[in-house]
Amino acid sequence: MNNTIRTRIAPSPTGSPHVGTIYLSLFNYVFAKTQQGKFILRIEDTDRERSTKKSEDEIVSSLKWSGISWDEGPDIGGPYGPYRQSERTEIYKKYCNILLEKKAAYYCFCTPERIDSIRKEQMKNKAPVVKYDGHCQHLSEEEIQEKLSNNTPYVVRMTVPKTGTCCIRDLLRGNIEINYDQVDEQILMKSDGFPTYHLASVVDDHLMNISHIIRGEEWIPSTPKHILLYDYFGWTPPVFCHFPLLRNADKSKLSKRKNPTSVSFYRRLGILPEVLLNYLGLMGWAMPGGDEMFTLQEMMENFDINRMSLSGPIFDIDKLTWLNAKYIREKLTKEDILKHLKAWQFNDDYLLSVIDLLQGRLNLLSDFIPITSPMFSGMPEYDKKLLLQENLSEEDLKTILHTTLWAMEQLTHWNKDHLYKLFNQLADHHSMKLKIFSRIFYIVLTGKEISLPLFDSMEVLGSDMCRQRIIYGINQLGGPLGKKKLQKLESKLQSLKLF
RNA sequence: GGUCCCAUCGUCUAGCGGUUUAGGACGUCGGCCUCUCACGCCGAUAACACGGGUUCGAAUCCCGUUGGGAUCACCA
Repeated sequence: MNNTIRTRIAPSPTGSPHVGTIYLSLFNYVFAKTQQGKFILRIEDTDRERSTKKSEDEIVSSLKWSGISWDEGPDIGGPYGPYRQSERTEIYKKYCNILLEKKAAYYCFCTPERIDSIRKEQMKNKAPVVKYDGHCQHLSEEEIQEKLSNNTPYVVRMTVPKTGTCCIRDLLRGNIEINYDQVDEQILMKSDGFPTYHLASVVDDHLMNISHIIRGEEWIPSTPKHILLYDYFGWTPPVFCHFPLLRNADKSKLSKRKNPTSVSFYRRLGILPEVLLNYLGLMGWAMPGGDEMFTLQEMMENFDINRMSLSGPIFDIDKLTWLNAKYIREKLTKEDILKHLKAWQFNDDYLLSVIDLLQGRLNLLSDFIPITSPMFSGMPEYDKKLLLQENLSEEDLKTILHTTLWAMEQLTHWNKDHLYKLFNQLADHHSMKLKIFSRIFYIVLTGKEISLPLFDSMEVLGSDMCRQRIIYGINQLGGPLGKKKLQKLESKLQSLKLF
């Protein structure tokens, strides 16, 4: 056994790369690198319903953009590969069988419907802990074989002791004790043959020789399952270290609904990569001397994980913006800024996609900037009176904006055709003509009543920027609707069959 | 609701038993500078959640209360 420090970031490729991923990458990276260790990227794509290659590519590109590099990963390989869990299914099967043999796990043939009903029943009876009832745990060997040979769908669940406590030794938090009666007999292997997070990450972390798991505190409650698995396998668990969660302004965990969370949004806004890293380095951590502006290098020279504070920091875009401005003013040369601008949106690819939208309506080259300004700006400026024409109340407008925002979340492919279709359905739903309906979005998304073609623009702008401008629009109208109204809206939307 | 985590200005934080009338930064509000705006500079605002201990002494240690958060999926 060697004692090299090895840390990892293990994102799941389901959607836009999250700033929290960069946050934890930063600390995993710095922690490992300041101790001559290695930092590994592993893609956790065992959820084959939601995982996409596109999202994986975006994660890799966002991480690269941020300035964090990794020693081993799906794109560069390494001695412990493959680094994509979907390519390791045979490994998980093998280890799952070991568990099965040891009776540390068992086959479960319960249908999702049954699971659902026992869960509901338990909740109705206000059971202190809602969990699997162990129905399949005591099936006889014959029963199991019979069901297996009948091809009855099954999952594999882990066995959890009925009593006793698990002690998590957390690098920052000391000992955390959790009783086993709180721990569910988690599914390890899904009926589609893919492992769940718990099995896959434990097996991989061990096989990849991960020495320290630095992850969000949301994982604390399921850590006993992981420790139990290490125990069943006879492996020494790595050191656990649970970081605080980045928060929304209302202190809840940073979420898409309440904040821009995607790295691509900040990139698109014009936050410099080194500023994002610097700012994230200020979340829960501070330089010994109190300096607020520092490079990754400087952070590493002064890093001490024990300086980490554990209360969840609110992600404050104002301060991030201030830091960005300070960098531009104090750290960059004119040439640096030019370089950044080019890499940002003044590159051939982006310019071409914009030109594609306005070739027909460009009379003079000098019209370019005024016409395309929304394609380069952050939040558009407009008079909210523009929105209030058409005899719609503020509440009507907010309803429309909220509904659209949520409908957009359901969209699997962000392109003009799908958007066109969606907007038609939405206009219909609100009993409005598309022309009237879309006018609202011309204003909210571009700040103007007359602009480039809407759906084409939205495609070029990207979902993150569009979402954010709509949220901004809602705030221009005095903020979101009340909780109850929102709930009503959401259930109404779910009953609506969009697409 | 059960379990667990956390607790210094509105926000990010310094502080790790006495050097503290609790320091810095963002924000906000004044002022100066100035061809506008910004930058910069100066100033103001504002915090140790509460209650018990421990101690000669507590923001700092312990316990309780309160508050906030996370979690309770064939998602990670």
